[in-house]
Amino acid sequence: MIDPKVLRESPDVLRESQRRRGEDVAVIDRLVELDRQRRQAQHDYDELRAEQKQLSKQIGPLQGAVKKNPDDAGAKAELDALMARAGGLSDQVKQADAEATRAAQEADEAWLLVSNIVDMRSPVGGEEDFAVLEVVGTPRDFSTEGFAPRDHLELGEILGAIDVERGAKVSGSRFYFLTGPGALLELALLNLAVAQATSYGFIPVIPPVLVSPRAMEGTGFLGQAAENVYRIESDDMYLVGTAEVPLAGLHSDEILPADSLPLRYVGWSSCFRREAGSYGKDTRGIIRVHQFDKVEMFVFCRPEDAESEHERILGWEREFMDKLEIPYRVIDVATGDLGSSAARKFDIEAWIPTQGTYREVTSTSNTTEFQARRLGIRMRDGDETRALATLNGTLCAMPRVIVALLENHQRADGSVSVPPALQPFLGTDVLRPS
RNA sequence: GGAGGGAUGGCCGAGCGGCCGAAGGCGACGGUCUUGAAAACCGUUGAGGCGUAACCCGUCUCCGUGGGUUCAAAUCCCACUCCCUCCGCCA
Repeated sequence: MIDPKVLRESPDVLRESQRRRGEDVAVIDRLVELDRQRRQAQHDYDELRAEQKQLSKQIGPLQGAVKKNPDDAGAKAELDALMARAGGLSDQVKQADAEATRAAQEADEAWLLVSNIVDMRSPVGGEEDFAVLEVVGTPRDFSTEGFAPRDHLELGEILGAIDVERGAKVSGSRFYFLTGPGALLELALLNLAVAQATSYGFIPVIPPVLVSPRAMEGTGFLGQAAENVYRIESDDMYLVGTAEVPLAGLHSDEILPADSLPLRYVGWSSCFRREAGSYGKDTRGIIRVHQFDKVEMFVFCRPEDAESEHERILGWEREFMDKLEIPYRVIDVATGDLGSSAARKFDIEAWIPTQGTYREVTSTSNTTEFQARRLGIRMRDGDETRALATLNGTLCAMPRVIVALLENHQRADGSVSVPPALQPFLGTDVLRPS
């Protein structure tokens, strides 16, 4: 949700944002009208209600007087007159209340359709229109090393680390088992990631992954992204696609002291994604799966600090990739690919040798005040209470990092060398075929 | 799943249907006193909408959520949600 003041004072900002996203612009005009209606209806109700309260206040004492002195015909007549007026007013109040409620509901529903205002620096366009900000590291040239690289699935099978066949047997396509060294690799990555995050003051969290509609909607995942969300219909719950959802909800309906910010959490959770509409894409291996584990950073901070915090989060993501010694590039995601809650988004894409291209491994979004407003998270700054900003960023998405790690560090004999930073957590400097 | 109890402001906790946005206490903040602190005393202390913007002021809404009764609901009635205790089942 966006500050309603923006709608009233400069609706063109919203129109331009929607246009850049390639989303419905007309919804803004509708919203202007609904907003006006809501305020009008509320105002009408307030006036009627004030009148009613005033009348009611007179009735009480008068009733007492009549009771004490039943012969006072004057007081009795006055009381009857008041009751008659109040009775008529009561119906009007009820009607105005219903109208105000209806108008508010309609306006709220329309608001949910509006995505966050895009950062004007985000490149305009669709998925392919990203801007490359930086390229780090040099992909290995396997031809000069004299062998053709195996893909991650082949390596995973040789090492006894990945089993997609049995994953499919048990759960269907896009499911997998991490076994032996694969399972240990995930645990080592987890510990490396959490060690890094806690060293920077992040509070480690293991959150629920099954959440209420409120948390899902508040983080913006029930809009266009809804088709990729697993819903547990029998209980009206959702399986989260990222720890961002429960971490954002952690402080919902709370007012945080400004001096406690920035508040940084690092969550470890399973993530569930339906991957609807991706049939035929990334069908081999574990690049695109329905369930995986991820270490996610999440920050609550002052709106004026959000931009610098976004850079900081990107820095921590890069640091992690640097430790794993994987070549990557950083991209500035285009407006059409931001998702409803992000104003700006940076992805890190790792080099995947067998695909000869860079693939997304992390993503960090500045969601400004959008999620906070929807979830009722504010901060107390001096004597004012106002919205705060939230940001999120991937520290380590297990399957894709494992893919990048295996492919980039493989040797001719099918073994995989372990980058020094990870060795203490894995307890070995090389993974060998079993 | 069965039985019972509960939900009020940052926290604890009172609240005959009208004078209740709500006593009292704690905490926090400001002040007096003090060399400084503590204590004591005095004062302030929820959120949101609207009234064109700020301040003041005014007004409305909010006592778990939704509905109902009533001229009038924190208070009465109904449903739901959540929490606690006991029993059963269970990782």
